[in-house]
Amino acid sequence: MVRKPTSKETARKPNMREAILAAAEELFATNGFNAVSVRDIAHAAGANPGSVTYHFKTKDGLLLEIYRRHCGPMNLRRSELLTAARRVRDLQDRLEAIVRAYVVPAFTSGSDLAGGGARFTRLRAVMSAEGNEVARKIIAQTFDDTSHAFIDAIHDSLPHVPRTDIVWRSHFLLGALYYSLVTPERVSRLSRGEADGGDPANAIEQLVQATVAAFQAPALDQAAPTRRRTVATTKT
Amino acid sequence: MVRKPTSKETARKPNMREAILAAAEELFATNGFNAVSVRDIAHAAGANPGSVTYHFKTKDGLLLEIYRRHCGPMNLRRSELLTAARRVRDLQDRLEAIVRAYVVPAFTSGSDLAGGGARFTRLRAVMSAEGNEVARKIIAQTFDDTSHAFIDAIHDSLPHVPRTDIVWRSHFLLGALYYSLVTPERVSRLSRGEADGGDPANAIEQLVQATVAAFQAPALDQAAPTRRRTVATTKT
DNA sequence: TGATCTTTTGTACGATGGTACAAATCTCAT
DNA sequence: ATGAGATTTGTACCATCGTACAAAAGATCA
Repeated sequence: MVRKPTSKETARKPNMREAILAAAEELFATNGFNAVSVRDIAHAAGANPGSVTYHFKTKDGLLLEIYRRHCGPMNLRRSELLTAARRVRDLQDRLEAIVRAYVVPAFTSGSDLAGGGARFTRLRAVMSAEGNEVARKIIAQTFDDTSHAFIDAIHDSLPHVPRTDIVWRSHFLLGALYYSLVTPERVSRLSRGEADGGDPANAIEQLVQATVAAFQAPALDQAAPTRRRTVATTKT
Repeated sequence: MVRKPTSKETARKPNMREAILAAAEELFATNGFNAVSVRDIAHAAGANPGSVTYHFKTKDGLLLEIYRRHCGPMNLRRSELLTAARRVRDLQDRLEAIVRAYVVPAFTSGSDLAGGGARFTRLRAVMSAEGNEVARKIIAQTFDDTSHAFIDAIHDSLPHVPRTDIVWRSHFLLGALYYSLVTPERVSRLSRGEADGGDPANAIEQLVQATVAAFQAPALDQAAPTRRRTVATTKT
């Protein structure tokens, strides 16, 4: 079933290398970078620890390669979807399409790589929480363009909301997205089994619905036209 | 300035113990649990590594103690604010008050402990991302009651929204809250300096405003009364 | 087949990790 | 001041870490 690639152009037997990448991705995404040892990865991949060094030189190099594999395809997919979304006439529909263009590739496979985009997005969430240096560099130089493109697109469809507010709200979107992937079981638990936090389709719909409404909230300056906030700053 | 406590009731010199707790909190919150060594903590606190073992027995014990110090006060504060919020008559205002009661203690000092609640909340975010076992246990048994109380309160003020949707949206709220504390500089960067992601007051207002709107979004079942979602599922 | 190159294995080294523990030091009621 | 208990220090043990490297095994093609 697994097609042997006749080994010509580059003459590789990609099995082991791919297995290591997949195992590392899974382990890093669930346990963080520092908690996972090269030996753990090798064991999970059915490989020898030395093999990891051979293919990726260092542990950082392994992480770097994981990012390289995913960033391109996911950003490409987002660009395509964003371009399509910007063409939607109705402003309300367009906003939803834009949000969907941002969210969907993060959950579903951004390429034909095994495991889909969800695992990689979860990895990004965990690395960002750990303050991983390798990840921080790659992310800033790879995703900031995309983020700006989305912010601009959203701003176009919500001209009355200041750009600053849109930045905040898209930041919240990414945080919610990350957290949905990091602790999906919390949703199942708090809903007492009525919702499956691990179901991507479910998460996407909920996230899109909630986020669109959040973006459409009135701007902060002109917030609460009748009363201004008074409550809950006081004690009992 | 620092009051020496006459050392009677329990006869301690709390300086070192407190210094270790503070240093650990700071280091864990910024670098994660596994990346920080006991020696790092001791060094940052101006203490000897053995001192950490003496006061907290193990590294896990140290983390446990950090949680113990913060969970109680923060939950208490939230309960007080929630009780007050539930008394608000106007449904819209009540919802905002409830959200504020959830958000504010997470950002500001939940007790008189140094550093305020923001550092501890960031710590929780990082631990949750790392899948830390100690933290997971404590959190589930300490915060789930509070979470349910908030979900119920929100449900009361939004009777037409299914509980499931409210669970999802409060999950998104927590994710957004966490992420705001984990990478505040991203907000500053993406807003090109127009917003200060590190300013708690700013973050709170933005988060409350956006979240209230998200909670008020139509329920998923009856979503999009005119058209249903069609866009952005198609390619270019 | 045998020469050559790629990949995998096995093992080892130096660094660093958490933790234990005895000795030194400090605190304070008597 | 002195003795008892609390705290701090210094050090050492053992496990595990990332990585290096030589040898074994496998693949490729003249």
